[in-house]
Amino acid sequence: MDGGGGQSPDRHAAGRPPVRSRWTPNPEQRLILEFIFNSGMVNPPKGETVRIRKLLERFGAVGDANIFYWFRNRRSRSRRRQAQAQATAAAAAASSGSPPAAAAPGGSAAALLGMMFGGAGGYTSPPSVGMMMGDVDCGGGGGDDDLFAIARQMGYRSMDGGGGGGSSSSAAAVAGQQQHQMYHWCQPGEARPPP
Amino acid sequence: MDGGGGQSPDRHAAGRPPVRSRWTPNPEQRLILEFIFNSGMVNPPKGETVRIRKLLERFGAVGDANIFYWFRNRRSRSRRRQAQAQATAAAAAASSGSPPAAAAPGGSAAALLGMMFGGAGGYTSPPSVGMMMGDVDCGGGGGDDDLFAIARQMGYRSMDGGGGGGSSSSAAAVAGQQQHQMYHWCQPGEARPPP
DNA sequence: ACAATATGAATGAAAG
DNA sequence: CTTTCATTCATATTGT
Repeated sequence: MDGGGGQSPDRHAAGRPPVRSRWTPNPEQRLILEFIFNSGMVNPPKGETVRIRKLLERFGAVGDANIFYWFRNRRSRSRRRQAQAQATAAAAAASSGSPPAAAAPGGSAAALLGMMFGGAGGYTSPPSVGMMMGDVDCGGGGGDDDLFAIARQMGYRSMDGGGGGGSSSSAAAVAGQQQHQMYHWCQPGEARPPP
Repeated sequence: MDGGGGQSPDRHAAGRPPVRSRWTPNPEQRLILEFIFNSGMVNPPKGETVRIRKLLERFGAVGDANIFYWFRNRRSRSRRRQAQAQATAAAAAASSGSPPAAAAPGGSAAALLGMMFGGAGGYTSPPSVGMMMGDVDCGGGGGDDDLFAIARQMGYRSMDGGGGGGSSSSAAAVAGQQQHQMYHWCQPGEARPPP
């Protein structure tokens, strides 16, 4: 992918500018988005959307619309995927209801983000994203960031399809893998955060 | 709910049954709808809705509900876009003052429609659509139409401006293009700003 | 290269 | 009217 931050989709450059490609989040942006989503904020209100956008903007060009679309697609997809997965191993059952307990293994960027947003708990409205900016990035438009650099190389691979609602998940099993198309962390169910 | 229509978008049509769950307006229908909307009738009353439906019906199956939904979505999205555009417009300096000026190249179907509806003016209650029907469709549901055939091949590109009031309107332009996905964007946020 | 898939974006339909 | 869901389309990316 363009890596730069979704701003230069130009593959050949030169003569194909008419079609502005679509936005493609880079690892850092994905990580943040994924985390927010997993934190329970599956449908951020307008205000938050802007905040999130500002945050992601530091890692590459992105618009509020992109954020909006991302969450919307994410939710829809999550739901669909889960419904389908459920049908597979329906009969037997049971087994363990393995509780969620989604926590990061060691000390990964994900863990850090988790802390910031409220860990596994779930979406504490007031501070939310704002604090993150002040803490991590607000420093300025400078360039380098901090932990996020880690994300730049992490290819998190997850098998969400797994047990539908039941698979717990070690969030980031950071590995040196190439950055595949990953996605899915594992979204237990649909948590409807209070509006 | 009605889901009234179900006409085939003819994407890869062939031996595929028209199992269309949701209505998709074809170019002709879109053109008409766009024009009506741009003419100022952003919220046609019940009576007009039926008339419009009858008109569009000649170009493909469509239900009253579809018309209703279309206008409703259109209104909502138009507004959204404007609000967003306003928010976006701030930093950039307005150096070039010739944004619009998008008119059809030669003589387009839009122009014709414009004439029928009363030009670029805006929604004259009494005659409005009615006259169009009498003119174009009254003939019966028979076979081909007249000028509308032109629209069948045009891939218009519209840019709604004021969403109602008295925006100028050349609803359509260009032609010969394949049916991409055009239209404007949607909810909040902004689109991909050019790098 | 081409095929397969993932995923961002557009829009019809419905719910609140 | 505003917001949300579901479906569909187009494009970016990865694999063979």
